[in-house]
Amino acid sequence: MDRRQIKTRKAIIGAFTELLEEKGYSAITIQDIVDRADIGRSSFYSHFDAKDDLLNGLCEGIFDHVFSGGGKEATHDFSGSRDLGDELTHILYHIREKKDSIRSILSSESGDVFMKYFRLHLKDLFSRNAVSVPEGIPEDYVISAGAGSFSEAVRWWIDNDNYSPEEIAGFFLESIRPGIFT
Amino acid sequence: MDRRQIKTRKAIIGAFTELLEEKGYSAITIQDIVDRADIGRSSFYSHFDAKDDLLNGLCEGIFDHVFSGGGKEATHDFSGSRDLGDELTHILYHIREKKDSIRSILSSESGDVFMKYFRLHLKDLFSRNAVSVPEGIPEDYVISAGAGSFSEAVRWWIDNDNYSPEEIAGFFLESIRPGIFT
DNA sequence: AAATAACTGAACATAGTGTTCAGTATCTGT
DNA sequence: ACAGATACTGAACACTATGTTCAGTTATTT
Repeated sequence: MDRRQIKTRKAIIGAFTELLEEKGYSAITIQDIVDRADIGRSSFYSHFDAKDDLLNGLCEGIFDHVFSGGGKEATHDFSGSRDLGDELTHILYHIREKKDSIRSILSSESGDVFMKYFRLHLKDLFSRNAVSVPEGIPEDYVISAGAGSFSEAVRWWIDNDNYSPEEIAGFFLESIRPGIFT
Repeated sequence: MDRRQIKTRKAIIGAFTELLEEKGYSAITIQDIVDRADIGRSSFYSHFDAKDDLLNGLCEGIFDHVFSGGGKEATHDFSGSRDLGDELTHILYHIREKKDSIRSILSSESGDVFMKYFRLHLKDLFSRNAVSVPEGIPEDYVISAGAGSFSEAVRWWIDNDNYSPEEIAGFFLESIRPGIFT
């Protein structure tokens, strides 16, 4: 990939992230981004279709990182088998690395887009780990409610960052009826 | 209040609700609303400041209803004391009455605004009922995660409406560790 | 029937969008 | 180091939607 492209892309995302905190997503114009990034207007459009596309790209980038398989590149080493608690802890470590970007995104309506992506990934994760209690709660219900719970837990964590990933994962699992997520 | 105002207001909200399902919130223009409602453009602006204002008004109206004290006007009669389960069931009855409007709002990005209001009200409700487990989970955590869980449960319910309010309240309480919400 | 208040609709200024294109700068491969 | 390819510039343009204004019309209240 051409160095110029990378530079421009970074400038756009950097400017956008700054502006998110300053004025909030809906108040940002393309011109704002272009001015702050110090690039030509047409360059923006050769990288992104629109503001939404930029936001989606940013979120996707973050989630690519956060939900990455957790191979060697992981900050935190997990040797041995992975249960749901480990998996969630691993995700929380990755989230902590991107904390600043995430905080910016969550600071305005753009947070809704972030949360939507997050819930989607979580549903996917839970559907591979969920064990519904015998009493007859639909598995689908548990997955949706669980994703709602964990994603809001993380939003809470971003505002209360004096807890460790292990603690947050613990809070989550301990507040759920034993047996639902083994 | 002048009959004309009521009529115009209803026409605006009706048109808006229809359009929400047809094209989604962000694609709706003021002109769309005005055309559909068959009113003058300036009339719209004498009722609402902007599209956002209209959406907020609509949500507020719904939540005024949903979180109403539950006096005599309630569809479902609760005689005697009210625990959290009863309270949630009562809310679910009210939600079911407004199901169609809610479904329209939830069908596009406007749903995020609805969900935000919903979580806010739920946090308020939980903060008056939450009992955190002794093991040291912060009450604040439980309230946020609980609101995330229940609000997503309701979103799930709107798409799977073959359950009763009692069942949904049951699913919610049963999937949470006993003792947290007594 | 008169006074009041709400709605109409066209006109207007404003702001942001997304595209185009000729010109310039920067990269990449050999 | 050079040539060809590729990316960026920035001004101009057409377009769409916004929000306001106001004189004229219609409905409501007393």
